[in-house]
Amino acid sequence: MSDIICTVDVVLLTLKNGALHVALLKRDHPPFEGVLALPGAYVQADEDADTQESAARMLRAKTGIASPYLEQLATFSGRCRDPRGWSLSVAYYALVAEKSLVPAVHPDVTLSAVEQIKDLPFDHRQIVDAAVRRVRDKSAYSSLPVHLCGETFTLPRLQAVYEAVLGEPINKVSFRRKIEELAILERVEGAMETGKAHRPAQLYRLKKHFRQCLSLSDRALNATH
Amino acid sequence: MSDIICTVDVVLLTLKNGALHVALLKRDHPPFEGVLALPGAYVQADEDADTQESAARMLRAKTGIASPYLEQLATFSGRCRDPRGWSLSVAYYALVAEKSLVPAVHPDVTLSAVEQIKDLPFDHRQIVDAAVRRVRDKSAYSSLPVHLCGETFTLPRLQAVYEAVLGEPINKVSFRRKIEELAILERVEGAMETGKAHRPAQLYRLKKHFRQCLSLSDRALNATH
DNA sequence: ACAATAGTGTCTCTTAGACAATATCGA
DNA sequence: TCGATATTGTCTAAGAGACACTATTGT
Repeated sequence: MSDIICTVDVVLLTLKNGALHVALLKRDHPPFEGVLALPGAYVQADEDADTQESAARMLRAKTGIASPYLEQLATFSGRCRDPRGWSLSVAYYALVAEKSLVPAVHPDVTLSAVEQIKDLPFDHRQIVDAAVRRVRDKSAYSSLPVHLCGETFTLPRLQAVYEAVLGEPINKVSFRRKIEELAILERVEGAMETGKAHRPAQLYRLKKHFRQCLSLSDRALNATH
Repeated sequence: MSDIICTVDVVLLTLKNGALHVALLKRDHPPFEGVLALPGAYVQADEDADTQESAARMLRAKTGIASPYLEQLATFSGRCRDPRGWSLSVAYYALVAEKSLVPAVHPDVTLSAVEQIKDLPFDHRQIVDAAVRRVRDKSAYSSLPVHLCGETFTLPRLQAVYEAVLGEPINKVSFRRKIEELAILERVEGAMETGKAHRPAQLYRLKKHFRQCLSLSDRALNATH
């Protein structure tokens, strides 16, 4: 019946030096052994309740990231994408703050700026491109980029993140109005980002309700507002 | 390796009596033999270049629909969704005009209003819900609903289609401004919808460039504008 | 002529962006 | 106090919706 190779691949994105970077790993098996590629794994029907779990488990095992924002991207399939034969990969994308990545990360994770990626094996280039488009599109009308910040952050910092993702400057007043009406953030009372030679900024965090967004595609729609 | 059941399912949507309807078929195999469900099929690695082709082929075979608007929705997977075992279904949604459906349709296709669906086997209810949400969401900022109209249509007709999909009235002037700036329609010169006891309406059609939208998830993003 | 809907012009109100004034830190 | 950036207030311009007027058909 099924001579179909079923895998999951994850586009793990983070912000580094103000630019989106994707996490790549040296493959430890053929095909393309030793080549940088997206972290991926076979779907294990005996271990995983669904492919979302496959993706989360694989990501934890290969990068040490425990609970990033993780959302299904799309499924890539066909005869020609894998030299081993007809294959199907359910692709996910994940967002993490650079800080939560650095300490936990497996030593051979490479961060590549998404704008400077050359060649990737399989159709991983297309998958990365699709993920970046998705993140840019959703960022224009949702709170998605907060997942690229750490636990707490200032509004100017969050604005810089949005600007990095969208690739264009944002009006400060409009940005704050938008964030205000999204009503997803709360002030961390009394906490200010101090130490800079200017007025300190108020720290914010996601309201508890929006914290853990291991979203399926349907739950993701709710995250819009 | 792969004891995973790989299938495609299609949520075929059309507009009937001003409400979204989904095409359901009586299953001709166990499990759930004889029960109404989404049209679906196994992915045939030896016949289909990818799952998009699987979906198109299956839809053509089971409903006679040759080239609808067809876009990947999401992939549903897991141990419990199918009594036969761990399964994975790449779900697509398709949009067609009611007229292009009626003549070609296989006799045992049932159209059910999406608001009145009771129970469906597997997780097909969730799949339908996700498709309807997707269509509603995309319709708010794109030209998606034109695919629910026939080859040619009037602007008042198109507006009624948008209103049916979105479930709320739209301002006429704003609607026409929006359609105008999307710049995806062209007048069918000289063609008017006549026969009614009032001023006849200009007929329009999709510009050639936007006709055939058998879109993959990445191509779909372009269809936004 | 009348009823009915198509198509268009214009006014107003909401909202997004520009500008700028004030606040608060370290040096 | 000065330099720097946070935060807030206000003005303006662009866009969306309400309203209404004209156009064109069948009856």
